[in-house]
Amino acid sequence: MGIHERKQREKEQRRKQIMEAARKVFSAKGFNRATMEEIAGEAELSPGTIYLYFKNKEELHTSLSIDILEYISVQMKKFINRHDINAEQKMHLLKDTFIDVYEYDPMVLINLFHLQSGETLTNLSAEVLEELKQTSADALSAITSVVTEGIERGLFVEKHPVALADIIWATYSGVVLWVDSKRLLNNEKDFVKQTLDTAFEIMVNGFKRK
Amino acid sequence: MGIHERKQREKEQRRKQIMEAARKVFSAKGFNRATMEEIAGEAELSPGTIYLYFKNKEELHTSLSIDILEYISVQMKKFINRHDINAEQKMHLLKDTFIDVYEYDPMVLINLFHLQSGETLTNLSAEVLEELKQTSADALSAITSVVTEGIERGLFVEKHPVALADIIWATYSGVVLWVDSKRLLNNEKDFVKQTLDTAFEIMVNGFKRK
DNA sequence: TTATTTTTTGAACATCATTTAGTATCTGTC
DNA sequence: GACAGATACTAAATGATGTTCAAAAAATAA
Repeated sequence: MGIHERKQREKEQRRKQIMEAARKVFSAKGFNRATMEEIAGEAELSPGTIYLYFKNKEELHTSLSIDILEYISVQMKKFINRHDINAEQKMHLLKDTFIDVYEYDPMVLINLFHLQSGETLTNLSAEVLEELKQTSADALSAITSVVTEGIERGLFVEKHPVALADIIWATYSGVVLWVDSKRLLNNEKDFVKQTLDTAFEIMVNGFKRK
Repeated sequence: MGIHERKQREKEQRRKQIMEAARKVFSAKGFNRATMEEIAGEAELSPGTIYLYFKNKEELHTSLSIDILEYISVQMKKFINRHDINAEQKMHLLKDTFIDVYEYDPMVLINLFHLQSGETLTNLSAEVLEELKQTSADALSAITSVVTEGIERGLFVEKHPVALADIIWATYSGVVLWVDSKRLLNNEKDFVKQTLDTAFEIMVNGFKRK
């Protein structure tokens, strides 16, 4: 009964192939200007085939975002439970992770941050929406655990850990989106890394109990 | 020669009327799901007429964003030059302004934060792009002046004021976007106000020289 | 080899954003 | 007050593109 399993594998492979093509096109054109036809062309498939694997354009795009979120979670899990470093140093590693992901594929990350808007969410199937919820919750809980550690050790101020985690994530997305759009608006160089550095410095400083 | 002036006024009025209709529809549906036909209907005009006043859908939307940005600037200018309060108190007023604007029309603000992305900016006419640049720069320079005052009075850390202003704006947009999308994802209540409060508390604390 | 199931296709369809040819309204002139 | 020209608007056509579907192709089972 190996045939069924091979077919499953091939199905998964085709899905990946479509996502890889989509990543290229979305990355080059952004969500609205990317066409399903171009994605299909890039994947060497007909447009109709994509709809056998993804409910619609939004869902295809969301699947890419979920992948990135998962990647971020994996990277964070590598250090959140380490005992040889404190919460402040873990904040530093969080920042490094965020910068790495940004540098790996800026456009897809920017698109992820854009995605989280009401109009998109309503076009997703229940399963993908659930997956997105789960993956976001996962990433957020990793961040929360760092903050919680800082609070419990008496290093950080006693605010609600979830609120602080939200602020970390919001600062990340806000800096990426705003600094990037400023770059586009003024044809200036990319200051995302430097701004994230400063933002984290301020934030960690602000977290510290006095 | 009052006729020419009346016509100018009427033209401006029609423009405003289209924008008000667009505000309603964009606010209810978001950018992608709002149709030009619905906006035209709301304004009691035919779709074609809209194109006599706005180059395209993106430009109509951007005009709303410019209005909000201008409003934010006006509000900020009311207190940035006051001598009876210090930079920390001005940060507090900045936050209040941001919360007011959010509460006045959340969706339009969220759309503003979403739409300053590359794909949109390339669809704008040179004039509107210039206007958007100018208005953003205006709002940012008001924020920058608060930060600069704080640094010069020895209250805030000696970072580049523009970077700090960017971080303030980025935090605002990031918190609004992320907390709102979290609300949609989990059907929870609106925590934007509380989160902005905490974020500003952390930020001001982080800005302070030790 | 044949029947059945699975996978893919590409043309058809539907939904808009946008354009345009034509119509109505207004303005200035005689 | 009628007429010519300019201005403002409309309704229908156009084109782009997301999505669906009937048919073809490929794979599998009998």
